Amino acid sequence: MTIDFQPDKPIYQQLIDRLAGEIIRGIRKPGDKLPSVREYAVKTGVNANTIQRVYREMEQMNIAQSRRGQGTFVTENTERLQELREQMKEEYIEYFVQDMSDLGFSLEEMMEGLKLHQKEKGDSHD
Amino acid sequence: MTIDFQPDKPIYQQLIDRLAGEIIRGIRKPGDKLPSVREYAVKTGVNANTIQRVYREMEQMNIAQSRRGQGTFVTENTERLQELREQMKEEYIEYFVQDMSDLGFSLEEMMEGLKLHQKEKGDSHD
Amino acid sequence: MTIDFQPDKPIYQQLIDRLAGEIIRGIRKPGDKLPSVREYAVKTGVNANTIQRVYREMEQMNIAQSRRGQGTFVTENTERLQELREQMKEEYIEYFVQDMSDLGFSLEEMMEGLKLHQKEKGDSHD
Amino acid sequence: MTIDFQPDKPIYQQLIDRLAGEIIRGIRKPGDKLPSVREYAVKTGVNANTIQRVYREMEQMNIAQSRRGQGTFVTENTERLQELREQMKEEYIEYFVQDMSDLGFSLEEMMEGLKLHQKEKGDSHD
DNA sequence: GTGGTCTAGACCACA
DNA sequence: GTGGTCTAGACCACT
Repeated sequence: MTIDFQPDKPIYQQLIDRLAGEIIRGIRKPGDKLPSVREYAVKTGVNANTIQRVYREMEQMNIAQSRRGQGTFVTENTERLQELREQMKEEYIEYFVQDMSDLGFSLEEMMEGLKLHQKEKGDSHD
Repeated sequence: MTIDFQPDKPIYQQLIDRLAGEIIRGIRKPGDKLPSVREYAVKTGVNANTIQRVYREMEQMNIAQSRRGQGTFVTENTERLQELREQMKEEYIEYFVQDMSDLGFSLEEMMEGLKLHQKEKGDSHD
Repeated sequence: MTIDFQPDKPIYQQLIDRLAGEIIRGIRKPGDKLPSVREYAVKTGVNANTIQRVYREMEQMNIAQSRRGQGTFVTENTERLQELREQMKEEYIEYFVQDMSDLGFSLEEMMEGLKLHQKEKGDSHD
Repeated sequence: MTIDFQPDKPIYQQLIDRLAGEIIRGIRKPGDKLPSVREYAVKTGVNANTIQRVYREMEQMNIAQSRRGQGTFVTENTERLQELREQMKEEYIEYFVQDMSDLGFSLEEMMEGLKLHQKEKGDSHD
């Protein structure tokens, strides 16, 4: 298991994104226990302090809850998860449209680009 | 003229994005003189060192050219501009699709989201 | 029966506070037998080890006494209970005043706040 | 300048409380620059990482704002400061009343205790 | 064994 | 010089 697929983005942020994604998509369900700090550190090859920070921030985002001596768990608050998903979606779209508009691309060109991208992706892993 | 519309993104990067966008969209044409470092620093309220860096990096990207004692100018190499535009577009799409897929959104939902976003945006500032 | 009304505060501490309060207020009288570790663990949903610790610390505070094979009992030393009550009161006041002063509240404002709080509380669960 | 007046409470939390108090009481005003991470680390005798965390959390609480390369500043959002003051006051009162009630003290006794405490304090630093 | 805090020190990014 | 990230490793608190 390796990380750093997006250079520049801090490791702890990448890990948050990944875990949050897994939670939002339901791969990790409400109430599930996340790997222990040390375990996940070994698995990812990242220092335990960094993992600690990941869990702390996820707790502050209300998508995980840590209990000393027990472990860290996915929040049971499913509403919050839905809310977060919408929120992140809006944010991604916002930035994408802004960046593409700055380059002078129209909505049609953006959608065309997406379709093309999908197609290539589909062809490439056959 | 304010910056920092995208917190987190470094100021110099935001300025590069903005200028590159203006060049690519033809608002600033090949051969045009860019504002002097000092002038642009005052206009944006940003430290002159930072503007220096913006121009330096734009020169390395081959979209601007500094001539000692004269100033910094938009490259005359229009091919390079086209190439850059495509390159940035691909990159933006790549990240966007990755992020949205991580949240479990399908291509259809992405396109739907874009349309909706455009609509809301269109209504508000037209 | 739930715990964790004051997050952050460790569970064993919350349980000590609660039991000590019950003893001091006379709900549990000198000589009374406290619930067995197992029984109390089930009742509170807390790990038996944690209950063990609660009783151990209460013994060290001289407000409970364990007799092997018989159970844990409220101390018969009523003087100690009075003393403890005064001691805890002083401590609570000390921290409260310090915290409120740090926020710039005067003695008058503290007392006003207390009255107001009581009123709201009183209205809601009467 | 020493810290650790309240054992058990983590150092970073104590520093947040202190700085937040200073901000709320207006000792540090909106827009003021806070000491640099390293400077404050030396002044308090605490590791720079810990100070870093203090500032980060204050940023998350919306009472400070960090700008890379420039420093950390008190938020200009005075509304937020008022809100925080009220919020903390309520919280302190809530816990105080709960703790004192658990010991069987009435509202009158609490207020009496506060007055007495104040008096002793006043007498002691004459 | 699990989370949480803290240190010392390195290195990076920004202004 | 200023904030930010990361590591290695120690030690503590809780279950």
